[in-house]
Amino acid sequence: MARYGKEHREETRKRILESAGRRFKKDGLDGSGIATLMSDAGLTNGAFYAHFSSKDELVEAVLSEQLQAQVADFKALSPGRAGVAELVQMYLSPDHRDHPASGCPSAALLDEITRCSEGARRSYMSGFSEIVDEIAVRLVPADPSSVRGVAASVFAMMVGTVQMSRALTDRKLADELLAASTRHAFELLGLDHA
Amino acid sequence: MARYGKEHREETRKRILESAGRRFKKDGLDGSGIATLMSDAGLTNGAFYAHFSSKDELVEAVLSEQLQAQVADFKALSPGRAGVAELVQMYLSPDHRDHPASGCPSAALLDEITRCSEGARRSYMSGFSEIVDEIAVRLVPADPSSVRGVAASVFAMMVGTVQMSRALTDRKLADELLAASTRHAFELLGLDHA
DNA sequence: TGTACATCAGTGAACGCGCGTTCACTGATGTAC
DNA sequence: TGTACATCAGTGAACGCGCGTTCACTGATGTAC
Repeated sequence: MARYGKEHREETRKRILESAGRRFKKDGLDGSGIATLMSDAGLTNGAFYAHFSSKDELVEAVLSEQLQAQVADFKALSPGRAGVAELVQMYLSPDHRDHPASGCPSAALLDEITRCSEGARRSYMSGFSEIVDEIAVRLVPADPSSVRGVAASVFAMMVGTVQMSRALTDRKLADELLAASTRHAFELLGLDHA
Repeated sequence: MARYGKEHREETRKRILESAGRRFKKDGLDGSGIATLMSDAGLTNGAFYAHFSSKDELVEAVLSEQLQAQVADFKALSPGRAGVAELVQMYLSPDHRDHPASGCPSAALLDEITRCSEGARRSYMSGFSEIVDEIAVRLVPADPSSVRGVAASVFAMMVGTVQMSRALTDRKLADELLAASTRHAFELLGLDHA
């Protein structure tokens, strides 16, 4: 192989992180093997340990980068309360439910994260806190901490709703659940219905 | 081994189902091997296929029996709206969070269920519907279908909340999340705070 | 300018291990005579 | 009442397979002379 500049190694690592994010969200943490993850990134299994010391370290790094990306996406929406409404509507859309690989890591992996190492869970917690803070500060810029509880509960409702909607075999029922939770999320957040 | 009556086979099957339920909720579906599951039931790996034709069939049977048990537990609470309040408080208690093995199968396994066979997901859906119906009929006996949406959203919120509370490494934050969701579940359900 | 060498990201075969599954066997009991 | 046999839940070794991980090797390039 070519002798590359320093930035090449970084780029490969980032590529693994991103394709692993998609694979994990599609097939689960336990359901995704190293060989598959590397093949997704256009590499072979052996190269893995040049970038990560173990699968657990990869999981930790992926979780961190997935949540960071989610925060960034959220911040890119309309400013203020309008952006919160957009978030809720996108999150609870049939499109999000039907495409776990490109969706929210919490919705796809939360109960597997529950069983992860403390390091991975710490990665998760810091991302969670940032999202909750961002919702809160958009709702009540003058006193965000007063609505951190609602923000967290609504986020939990959205995560639970998408998971359930994915589990239900009856599409009509699954769609109704998304619609109902959208309504109630707006209600709890004190937002106007679109 | 002894030559037993017909009821013995049934009892053994039930014992496997129950211990597998606990193990699955503790270590996940993928994280629990046949040898471990059988050892939990006081048997050896080989005996498994005398009771189930595959691991997938076991998962389906366990999910069905777990949700059935949950419905039964719910029905055993105080009648009417009081029982719904009890359900919310028990579900969102630190005790439930800290003991996944004896807790709700949705909270422990929902995003793994998402990736299961359609049979297993159908088992899940029928249990889910029964729980939602039971909440709805207790809230508004005269017209349960009018509140099925709230019931479903609140159930989703409870599931998401317990999962998150389990993932968070900061116990104080985890406890605050449970408390906040209890408040907002009561609010959505139109129940008085205890 | 041309050649020998150092670099190092990536290769691919191999490791021991636990997985889901199969199967020949065991052995305590109820039944037949 | 005593013995031979049928039953069948459960045993435990073995199957091929994919897992996470290791490692000797490759080969295209930049650098040294």
